[in-house]
Amino acid sequence: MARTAGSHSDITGPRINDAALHLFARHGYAAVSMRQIAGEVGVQAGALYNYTPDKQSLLFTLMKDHLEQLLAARRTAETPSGAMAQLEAFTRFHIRFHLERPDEMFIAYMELRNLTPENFEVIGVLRGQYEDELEGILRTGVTEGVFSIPDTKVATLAVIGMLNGVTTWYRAGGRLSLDQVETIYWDMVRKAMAA
Amino acid sequence: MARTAGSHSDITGPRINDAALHLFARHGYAAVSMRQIAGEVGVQAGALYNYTPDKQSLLFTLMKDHLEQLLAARRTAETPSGAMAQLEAFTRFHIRFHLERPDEMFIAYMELRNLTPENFEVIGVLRGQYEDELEGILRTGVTEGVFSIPDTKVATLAVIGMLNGVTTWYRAGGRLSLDQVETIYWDMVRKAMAA
DNA sequence: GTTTTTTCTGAACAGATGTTCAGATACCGT
DNA sequence: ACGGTATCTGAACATCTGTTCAGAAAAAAC
Repeated sequence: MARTAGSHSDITGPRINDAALHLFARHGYAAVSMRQIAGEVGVQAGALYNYTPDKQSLLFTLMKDHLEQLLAARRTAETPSGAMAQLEAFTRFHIRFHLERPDEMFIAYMELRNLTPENFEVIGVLRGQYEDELEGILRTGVTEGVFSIPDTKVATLAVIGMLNGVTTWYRAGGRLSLDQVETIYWDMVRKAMAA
Repeated sequence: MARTAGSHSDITGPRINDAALHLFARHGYAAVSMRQIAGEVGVQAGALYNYTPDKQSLLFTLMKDHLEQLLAARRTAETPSGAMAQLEAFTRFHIRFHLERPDEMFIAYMELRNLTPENFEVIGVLRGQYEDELEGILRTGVTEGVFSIPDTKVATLAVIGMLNGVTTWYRAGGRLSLDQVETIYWDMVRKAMAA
């Protein structure tokens, strides 16, 4: 046996990424084998190496693509004027973006220690860029006098940590709508930062 | 060769737990082998099985012990009167307790998916007990009129998520003292929940 | 219809994995 | 000094790991 009927790289490629994403998010990078990923796609393990040079690159690409999409989506969003409005936009954007991609987000925040040092460096820079955006908003708000924040670096990580928790409990079609969740979190963020 | 000079279960036992704790926190449960743990202790892999029936029990015991110590420490702490004072006590307690045990905390929140279903159940119950304490405080504060919280369940997870982020950046002897960190976080929590 | 390219299989590789256990040595009570 | 017990070694086990590759079949190009 060899090439299977109907096989196409345009189909198999994305399916491999999807399977890896799903399995990594569910069981963790180290606990998932290449044969498991291949099995989910319906292919032998060797076939994966037509699409990735190794397992590590599979993880790295997933994380890098996600962070680049995150940053790109931020850039296309319009920035309102005033730190308060910017913080609201950031909060709602962050929640919405991540609730639509729970697996990507889970991986981006949980699998950092499974990256090689070089890959970790790259991901760290991208993540830093995103966090810097939030910190910029907070700093602007402090000079504007609308926020009261003793340490903007700590506040940045606190806000992100708080927002990230949402993926641990939110389920689409559950008790709360996406809009309600956004509003609840925005309420807490606003009050926590307010002067 | 066989029993080594100076070997004692009172010494080796804790050393195995310490090594497992440290390695699991640093590299993740699935990425750490029994031989690595044994190597850190200075012993052969087979010797570990005098102290644990298997690798899974090693993880489970670490998590269970940590959560039981957390709950026990909470019980010995005095509870002030009034939801506001209780929330402050909880916040400061949570930060202090976890900053003193960063590895245990890391494991307790990151390795849940590596537990067997039965063990996951047990850990989930313990963790729920702890979170229920916070939610109880929040609910009391709402009826007292000192808190304004649309959804106490969401707020509970938001507060804990925010506080947990502290272990990702805090380093003893760094820019901020433990007391300062406590105060900064308490400020944010207080404002976020305040009526 | 023939050739070229794309896509996959299936077997193989060297090494790592969790776990077991007989036997050897150190320690401890007498 | 001796017997019993506690503690560890070292080898073995079956299985799994990531990865490579020659060859075969399907698809695409001509």
